[in-house]
Amino acid sequence: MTKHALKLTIDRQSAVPLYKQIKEILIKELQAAAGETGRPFSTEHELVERFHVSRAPVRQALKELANEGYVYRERAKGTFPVQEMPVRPPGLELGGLVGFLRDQGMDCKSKILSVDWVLPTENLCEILRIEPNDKALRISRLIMLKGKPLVWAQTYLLVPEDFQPGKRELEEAESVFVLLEREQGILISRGDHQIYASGASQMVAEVLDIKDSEPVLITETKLYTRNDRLIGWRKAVHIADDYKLSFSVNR
Amino acid sequence: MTKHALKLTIDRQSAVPLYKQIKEILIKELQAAAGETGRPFSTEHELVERFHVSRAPVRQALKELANEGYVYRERAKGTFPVQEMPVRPPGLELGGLVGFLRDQGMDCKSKILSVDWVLPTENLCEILRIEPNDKALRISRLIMLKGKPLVWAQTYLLVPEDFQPGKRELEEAESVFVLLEREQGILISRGDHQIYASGASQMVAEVLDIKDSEPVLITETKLYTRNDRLIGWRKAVHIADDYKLSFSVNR
DNA sequence: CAGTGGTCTAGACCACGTA
DNA sequence: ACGTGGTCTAGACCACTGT
Repeated sequence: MTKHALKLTIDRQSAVPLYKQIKEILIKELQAAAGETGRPFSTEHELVERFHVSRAPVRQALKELANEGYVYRERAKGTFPVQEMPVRPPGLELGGLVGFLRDQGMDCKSKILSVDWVLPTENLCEILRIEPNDKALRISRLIMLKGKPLVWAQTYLLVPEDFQPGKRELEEAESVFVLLEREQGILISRGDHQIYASGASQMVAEVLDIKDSEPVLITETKLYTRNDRLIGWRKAVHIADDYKLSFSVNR
Repeated sequence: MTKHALKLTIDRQSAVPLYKQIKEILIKELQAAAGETGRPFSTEHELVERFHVSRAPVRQALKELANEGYVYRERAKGTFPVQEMPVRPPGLELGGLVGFLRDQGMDCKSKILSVDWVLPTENLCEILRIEPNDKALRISRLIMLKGKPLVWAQTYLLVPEDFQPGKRELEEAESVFVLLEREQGILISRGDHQIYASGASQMVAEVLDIKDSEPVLITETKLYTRNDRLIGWRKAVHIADDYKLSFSVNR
């Protein structure tokens, strides 16, 4: 049972904030001790003494752990680990689905169908609040799982015309967003999602290799930069039943 | 344009924490000034002076406003309102869809189809980790919008047998959860959601008054109490196209 | 350079649950 | 009565942005 030695102390010289170091240590310990039932977790006081810090970084670490579902806290009672560690797959995260599925050991491939500049449809003009002659970069990507189509995503981006990612480049990067950040310094920091079910259109059916009007799950996302500028829109069509979005809501 | 006077000061005698009072005031001001473009928001320093408080409550208020999508903050630059106020409809919130739709001025009714104690199916036993002879309370509810079925939700709860809500009681309460809290002191505090599209089964088609195998959106939710105890499961079937889940993801 | 938000210290008082 | 987490004060130093 003696695994890798767990990092036990914090580094005051590090540029990494204390609360983040504490959080990382606690996450590792929680994962190492996963399954042990009902044992109590350290109190704020114990952590303050253990790490020789004030309450603020301890509280910030515990608060983030609670927000992310690792522990729950009850006033006057204490802090307790949740029984089942959160899985938090992406899907509503922004980009990176392919990498995630691969990490899970799934046979997952991504194919760029096309990269081109297009004139927006009327619908798209309204959504992105642009004029009909403002061109947008359209990236069409098909994600395959075990050789079968899983998701077809089309992303429209309002970016300078000198952003010209190649197909291979995109396939290697696993997400447009990392290229955007690397080459243009543009960071996508928020997505407004709408999720609904629908029947596959003829084109969708063709791309995903299913029958016409078969059920599909559609997520439409408005993409915003760090400065809250609306910079793009994405529509992803997911095969029904095979693809499930998962996530938690706390209150 | 002179609406109700905005509350401008905080009440130190109130039991409501300062940061919540500040947050509420700021939300009202943001909504009142919605649409005005690009104006800067108060800095932490200004708010400290305005409300005569220390930085902590101001920071907590601003942090929550940022988490909830009202403002975004940039280090060394400032805090700025987002252009479009978040709408935040529920749907993934826990309970209260009916009330929300009514607030939006929609003609929305809720009908309890049945309330009964049932033996769990094999599938449900696995999900809730119970024995096949542990009974569960099943509540079947149909939500109608403009006279047409919108959502069919079935909730299974592991609760003491003396919790016997009546149909009328449930319809008035708008959600089982408020009754659970009021009558049993049980607070549902977390939901693990799975969302997918599927074709309507024969039974679903009948209840929702649609054709067999028409697309539907399904959300399955595991319900947890404040102590992280798995206390129930809910499966909700939504009419396709008419019903869209909406929400934001920040990173 | 001054001003911003991010982090941290070292205290304090409180409401609430357990014993 | 005691310990828990929730809130608050009044300071401090830092990295970064804009001028």
